[in-house]
Amino acid sequence: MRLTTRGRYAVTAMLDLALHEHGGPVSLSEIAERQGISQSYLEQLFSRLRKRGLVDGTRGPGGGYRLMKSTEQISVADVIDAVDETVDATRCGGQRNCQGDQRCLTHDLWADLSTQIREFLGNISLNELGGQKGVQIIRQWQDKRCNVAPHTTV
Amino acid sequence: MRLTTRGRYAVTAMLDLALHEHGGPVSLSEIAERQGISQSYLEQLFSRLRKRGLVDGTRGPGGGYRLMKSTEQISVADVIDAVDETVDATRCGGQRNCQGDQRCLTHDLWADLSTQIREFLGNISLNELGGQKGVQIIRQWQDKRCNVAPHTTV
DNA sequence: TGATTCCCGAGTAATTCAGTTGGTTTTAGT
DNA sequence: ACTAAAACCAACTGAATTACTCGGGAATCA
Repeated sequence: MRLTTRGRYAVTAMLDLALHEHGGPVSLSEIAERQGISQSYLEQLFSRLRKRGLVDGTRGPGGGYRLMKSTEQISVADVIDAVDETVDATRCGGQRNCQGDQRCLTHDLWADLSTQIREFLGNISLNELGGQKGVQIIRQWQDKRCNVAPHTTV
Repeated sequence: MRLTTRGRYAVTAMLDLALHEHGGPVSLSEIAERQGISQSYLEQLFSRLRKRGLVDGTRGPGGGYRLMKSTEQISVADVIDAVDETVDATRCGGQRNCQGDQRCLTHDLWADLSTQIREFLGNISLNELGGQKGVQIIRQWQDKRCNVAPHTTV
């Protein structure tokens, strides 16, 4: 498992979606507006999220994305895995410095650590993430700002 | 906090160092040999580890690196932080989509998550990491192989 | 003196990041 | 039927990062 800025974008966008899907699907333009992320970049991220079955998109006016599971059932690890698709974590692939079929130090080591991190992030759901202290206030503030001047390009 | 392959290299190298420093300092050529990492790349990593006070280098024949703290006192987070130096985690810096002095959703959100990940990795010491089940056997195997044919370039 | 090691800086091919551009469907509202 | 809104898709791009290499010092020991 890798932790990159792309993963952050995805988690942020998914949380935004979770917080706003009460009134039907949420369009990417809304999320892009609220979170300050490029819409086309969001499209790429949501393409992967869709392929993983985390979201579902409906086309046409009034369309957008919906979560395919409840916020309790989607973990941070799910989202990060979807967009970051782990690269062959061990890099040695049984070759190079570890000969035979015995695996090298790096392999077991990082595999273990990676498992622990995944378990950790797997236990944080979008619901829990959205339920933090200060987030609600900020959400309301963002909603307000978005309603007042929806097409203001900052 | 980011999790990249560079962090893995550093953690692996530090663990290798921890497992072999019983007989004086460990040279980078040994670590490079055992772990299959470029020596020059290790030099760059250890330069950062040294600046963070995690290791100390002694020059000349028989020289190498030593840990400046005990393996119990060095966490995985310490090592990763040393080589990956966190880039301004929030990316918004109080500007762009969050105006005024109020911070954006991303900011609090990822700051919280990042803190939790850091706490998690901060609680895993090199000692614990090296004490895992299968690692010792592999270590012995690698030692043996290294003694038998130390200069074999695979 | 010479070998061994750390130390340092510059360069580099490949890859990834975070987009942009330019479309094509699909659907809703008129 | 027409238009606009939205998802969808693929290709391209500048900038940054990665994982090195290369070429040298500088300290230390035999």
